[in-house]
Order: sequence, then structure tokens, then C-alpha cells
Amino acid sequence: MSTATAERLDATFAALADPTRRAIVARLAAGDATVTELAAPFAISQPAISKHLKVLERAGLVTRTREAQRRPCRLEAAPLRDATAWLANYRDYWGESYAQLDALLADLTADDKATPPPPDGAS
Amino acid sequence: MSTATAERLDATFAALADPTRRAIVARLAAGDATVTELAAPFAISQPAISKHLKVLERAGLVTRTREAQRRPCRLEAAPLRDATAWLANYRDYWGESYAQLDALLADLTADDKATPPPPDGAS
DNA sequence: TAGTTTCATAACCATATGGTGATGATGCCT
DNA sequence: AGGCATCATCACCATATGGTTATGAAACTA
Repeated sequence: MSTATAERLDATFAALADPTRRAIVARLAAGDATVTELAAPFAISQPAISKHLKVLERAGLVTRTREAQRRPCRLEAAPLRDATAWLANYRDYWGESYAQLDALLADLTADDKATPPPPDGAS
Repeated sequence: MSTATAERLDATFAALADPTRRAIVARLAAGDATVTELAAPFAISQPAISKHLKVLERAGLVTRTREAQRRPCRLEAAPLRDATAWLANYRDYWGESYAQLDALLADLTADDKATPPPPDGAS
């Protein structure tokens, strides 16, 4: 299971390394959404979104169900939890308490929630 | 600062997406190390390690000082903290308490601490 | 001075990534 | 049946990544 976990972490971190995909994750945290709904805020083509979704799916971050022609996407918690757990290994190293994370959280959410539509040239 | 943060997250998550680099991070969490020390556990060439270190350096995860011919590497906390903070945005989504992370932490450390030398075909 | 260790860089290769436009499949709605 | 919306896939392109070997620079050591 150690190798399996490592490969999952590979895919998870790689998936999160793209701002478009992080924005998709942020959007899906607010509830399921179809591909076109997810694509709407972005200036890139629909196939590009499909590719991003496939990356997220491969990482286990997203699952999809059928509903007529639409393919609603759902965010899956497990990989996010695993990634957080890996980073938590070093919480004592950088000596921050989880309580203090809430402060950073406030800052970064303000930023990131505003970033879904990347107006400038991102990615 | 929002764009700057996003780009840093890009680099940080991308850097953590490789098992060799995660192992290097794990090693550096135990204390500074030189390039040859870091390279020792791996079956790959020294230039490959140098490349990995450059990736980690670009992500701000590692800083290097000079010491004669050696270039000791030090782990930097900030990017790990930022990445954790981003993931923390979704802690209420996957409904886990930080306390529970300690359990996962125990599991995953057992795995990952044993993984630094990737014996099988990894990466 | 000559040799050795430490590390970076260059040149190269294979594969993956992120994007595009074009097309095709599927399933609703007249 | 025909049209429209949703989404995937294909073919293609440019660039990045991860690895290699070979070489070079820097600084200690004998």
C-alpha cells in the first residue's frame, strides 16, 4: 500500500499544481457542477477543461455520474485528506498550530476564491 | 499578491508531485544535508538530483548556502505552510478534524519514511 | 602542483502537459 | 426526423519534465 499511496500523492499534487484545476476544485467544493458550468469562468476551450477534468479524475479528486447528456462532477475528499496528511508530517517542523492555519486560511481564501476566472495570462 | 500566491502554489504542488522530491523534503526535515548526502539513497544520477533540487529551490522549498565545495540544503517552511493552508480550505468539506489527521499521519509516515529509496521503478 | 571531491551545466532523448480546432457521439426537445 | 446542447476524442503543436552521459568549475588535500 506504500507504493500505491505514493502514486496517488503524485497524481494528487500534480493535479493541484495547475491554477485552473485548483479553481475547479474550489468550485466543486461549493457543489456538483457540469462540464459547461465548470468551463464557463475560463477563457480556454472546452476540450482543455475536459483534459483538466480527466487529470482530476485520474487523481481521484473528481468522480462523474451520468445525467442525460450532462456529466455532473463531484469533488472527492480522500485525496485532499491524504495530501493534507502528508503535509501534516511537517507541521512540527514549521511549528505552526492548526489553529493558526485558520488565519492563513482567511487570507488565502480571499485570494483564491477571487481567482477562478483568470483574467490575465495564467497557466 | 493573489497571482503571486497562485504561482507559488503552482510551483510548490508541482515540486511535491514527485516521489524523489518528497523523499528529499522528508530527509531535509530531519536536518540540512549536502547534495551527495541527499543523492545517496537513490539509484539515479547526481545531475538528476541537482535538477530535483533546482525544482525545489524554484518553489522556495529549499535554500542553499555555500560551505567550501559543499552546498548544504535547508528546508523552508513557508511553501509547505501555504500549501497546507490552501488544502485547509476544504477541511470542512471533507469533514475531518485536524486532530484526526494525527491518525492518518501515523499511517502515512510509516509508509513514506520507508519509501525514500524507491526500489521499484518509480517516477 | 597535481589529484580528488563536490556540484553544476550542457547536450541529448523520451514522454507528459496544456493548449488549439475539428469532429463525433449521445440524448434532449420540437 | 431534424436540430440543438453537452461532452469526448482526435490530430496536432509547443514547451516542460525526468532521465542520461560527458564535461567543467571550485575548493579542499597531499
